[in-house]
Amino acid sequence: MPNKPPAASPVERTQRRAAGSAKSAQRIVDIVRVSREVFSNRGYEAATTTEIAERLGISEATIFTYFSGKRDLSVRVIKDWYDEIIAHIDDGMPRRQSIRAQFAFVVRSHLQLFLVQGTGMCALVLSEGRAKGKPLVDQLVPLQRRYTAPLMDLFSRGQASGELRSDIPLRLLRSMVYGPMEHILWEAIVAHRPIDIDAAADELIGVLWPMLQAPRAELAALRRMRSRIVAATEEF
Amino acid sequence: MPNKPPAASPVERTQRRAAGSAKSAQRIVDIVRVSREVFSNRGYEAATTTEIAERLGISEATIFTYFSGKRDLSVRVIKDWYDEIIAHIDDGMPRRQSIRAQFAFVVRSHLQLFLVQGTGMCALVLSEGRAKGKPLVDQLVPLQRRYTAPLMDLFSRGQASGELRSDIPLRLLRSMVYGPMEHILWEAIVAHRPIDIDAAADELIGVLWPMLQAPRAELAALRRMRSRIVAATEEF
Amino acid sequence: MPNKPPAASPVERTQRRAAGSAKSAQRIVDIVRVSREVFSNRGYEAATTTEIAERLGISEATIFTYFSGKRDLSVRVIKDWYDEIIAHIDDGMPRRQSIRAQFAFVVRSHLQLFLVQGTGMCALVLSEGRAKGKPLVDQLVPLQRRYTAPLMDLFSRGQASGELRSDIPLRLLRSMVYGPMEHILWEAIVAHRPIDIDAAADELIGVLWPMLQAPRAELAALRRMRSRIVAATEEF
Amino acid sequence: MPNKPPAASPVERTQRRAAGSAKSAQRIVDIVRVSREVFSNRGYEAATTTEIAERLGISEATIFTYFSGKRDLSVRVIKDWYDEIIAHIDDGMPRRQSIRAQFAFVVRSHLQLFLVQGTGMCALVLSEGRAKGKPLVDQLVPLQRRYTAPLMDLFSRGQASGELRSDIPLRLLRSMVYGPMEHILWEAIVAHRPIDIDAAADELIGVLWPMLQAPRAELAALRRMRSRIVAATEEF
DNA sequence: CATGAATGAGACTTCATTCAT
DNA sequence: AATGAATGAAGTCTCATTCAT
Repeated sequence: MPNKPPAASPVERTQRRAAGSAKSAQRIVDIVRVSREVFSNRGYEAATTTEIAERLGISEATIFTYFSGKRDLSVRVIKDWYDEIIAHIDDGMPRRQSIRAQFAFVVRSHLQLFLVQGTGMCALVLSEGRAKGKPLVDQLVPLQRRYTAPLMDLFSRGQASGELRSDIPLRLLRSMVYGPMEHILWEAIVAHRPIDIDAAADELIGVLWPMLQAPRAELAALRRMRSRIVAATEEF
Repeated sequence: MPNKPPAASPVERTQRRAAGSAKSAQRIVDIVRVSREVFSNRGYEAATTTEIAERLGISEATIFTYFSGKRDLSVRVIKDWYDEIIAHIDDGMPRRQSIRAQFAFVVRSHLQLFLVQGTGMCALVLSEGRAKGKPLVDQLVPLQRRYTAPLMDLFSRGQASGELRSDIPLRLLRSMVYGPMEHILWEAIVAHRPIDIDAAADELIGVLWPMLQAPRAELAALRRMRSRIVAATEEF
Repeated sequence: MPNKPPAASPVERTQRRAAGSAKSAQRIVDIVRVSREVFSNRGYEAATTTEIAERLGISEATIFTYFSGKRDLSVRVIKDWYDEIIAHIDDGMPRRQSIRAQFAFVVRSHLQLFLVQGTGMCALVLSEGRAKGKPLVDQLVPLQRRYTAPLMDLFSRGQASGELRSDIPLRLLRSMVYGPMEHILWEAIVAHRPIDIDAAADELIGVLWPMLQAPRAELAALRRMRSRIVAATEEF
Repeated sequence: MPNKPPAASPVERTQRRAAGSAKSAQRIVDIVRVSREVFSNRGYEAATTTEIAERLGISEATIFTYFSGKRDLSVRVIKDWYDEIIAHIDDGMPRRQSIRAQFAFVVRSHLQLFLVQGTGMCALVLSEGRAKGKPLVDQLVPLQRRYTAPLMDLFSRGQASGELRSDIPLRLLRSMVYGPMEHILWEAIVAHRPIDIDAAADELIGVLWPMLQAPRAELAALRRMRSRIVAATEEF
């Protein structure tokens, strides 16, 4: 089930004092929740521990009791966010249904999850990617990978079964799927225009799906021929 | 040609004193040039007026003689950057050639321009889009629109002429083109992997173009092409 | 012998609750022992109750159950240290032997004790001597006096018996003995140069002893010594 | 002449902005002067930039305009202090007079200079010697060496000319001279007892000078004999 | 026009200490 | 007796911005 408290999953190593009790766990959850809001509204640099503490009605010092610094806190926020959306995809994926249905589920979920949180989290991840020392990236890349894994697996299986075309590398497929989604979300956010997620998802799938399918024979052959000729003419 | 002084085009509105002399104009150009470097290397928050001044070998105070603040300066940097890439597209667009050729030019240009400047400018724009008082967005959206205008016009004409399918709204087309490009660029940046722009462009166009064409039109076009080639080969 | 639990000697005045049980006494001993390490490694200000608690594997709060504050704790550390070295001198002083032998013992002991503990404790004492409310000094001076007492007594008796010159005040003698020792130790510490304590002690005594003797007395003593040795060698 | 502004001597490298004008130079002098007071009253850790700024009636930020941090400031304070006392010795040394007169001058100067500033500066140097990264020591040791150089040169020449005994290494001589002086000063400080510098100097010289002179022949021979015999007896 | 100088405001972080349990 | 949890107070340092010259 989605939205189960993700704070419980990884053992706390970053905080200063061990957190065994329920009270501690709740504190951590609260801090992470509020921090997510602040980080995603303001961005890493502009977010302040002062604001986080104020919103929680606690002392700033308390935050540093549980997290060893602002950077540490932001890492935790990002991790939890990823954990949530990964869990959501994992739990809801209709594995028994068709590839198209599963694909549609991922698209719809992505749009939903990212629209709810705004682009704030994207921007946070984005800005953290350029942190001075790059241990951040090392922690982020696996998460990113885990997140896109279900869809990539799906595509992989589809290609193996012949249902999906194999002449496009998975890497490009990923960009062709996630790229437009992010673009659509970004436009919706900056324009303050509410978005009909189901409609947008359908529309998007309507465009993407034909692209993913194995093309019919003649079309495929013609396309291959064209590519070869273009290549040949470019040799001069 | 790109790199013509973009400072000349828009009237200076942000600076406090009118800049009549050539010397002043040069100062502004220098400040903006260096600021672009710093902002795109460090991001908005981490960039400092100190560094900008140091790189220029001038006093920090001088910057404030020409710009009313850091925010103001960053707006100018963004605007000039947009002016540059818009000019680049405008100047180089092969208007006499086929729609496909024009489309390919835009894709290649985008990848080039954004990769050269790093994602720094993207991130800057992104972070500025979130500034508290958000008059920024109001200034940014038109720029974005002007930037994508040439491609949108192209698509528009293609749809009118029947060369491109009309069952996809332009808005979605834009996301389908710019979204994947940004995703590809982003991946290249975070992975520190150098990217073969021409190859990436060809690959992307290879996937996108068929999608853009009218379903019937593609088949028809390919058949026409084959016929012409066969005819051509028979001329020997 | 040194290292007998010094906690037993002075009555606990600083702690909040009387420490009657053996368990409590052990706690105090442990805290003081670890605190000495931390204080002498880090200095008063840089030492933290956090580190002391961590090294002991107890809660910080527990420390405050036994000591009313950091300052209080440091005072106790200093006192116990003095108690130890005073006991060491007291126990080992070869009272039956010559004044010179006793003098040599004190010198050697001082060099040993202070080198082993590093300059950490010296620096601690030094820094505490400067605390704002300066009741510290009042507690330190008597300790210092007790520590140097054995040597001062020795000198006193030596002057009375005519073995040591009487034209130098005791106060100056003390500076002439402890001053060079501290200087030597300090040099060894900052240069990270290991020091041969016995060699250094002999060297120092070799210079100091003639200075201490009555000018006539030294010559007389040396002549007597030669006579006795000559006599002794003739017994064969 | 002593007490000439030492701030002028080394080129400023540590501060952020170049300091060419007289105003800047004065600021730096003021900050260093007040910082010396605060550092020597409180010690490095307990001294605060807040107090320094308050005493000067300026903003804390101003301090950081001229010095890149607290550590940097303390280094400067120490350096200037050394420069002052080195200059004092250098300028006043009665090079035409007897070795004894020169020796007396150094002793008197040392007592004077260190008493004026209290033990604060000694303690500061002492505590800085244990700074985490040890670039501090690297800067301090040469200063220390420069400071003791005049006296060491003097001793060296005295030994060469036969006026001073040569059987004591210079290193030990240094400890025998500076050690007692520091001890005397320290006692005077902690006891809040005013000290008659000239009397103390005369007393000290009276004890030290005979020790430094070449001993008369018989005494020397007897001492040597004694040393050899002691060594021989210890071989068992 | 340019800038040297100064700073207010605020950031993150540390740590000794308290208190209910 | 012991401690988990919380925090007030303070510390160092940064930086955009102002202003007299």
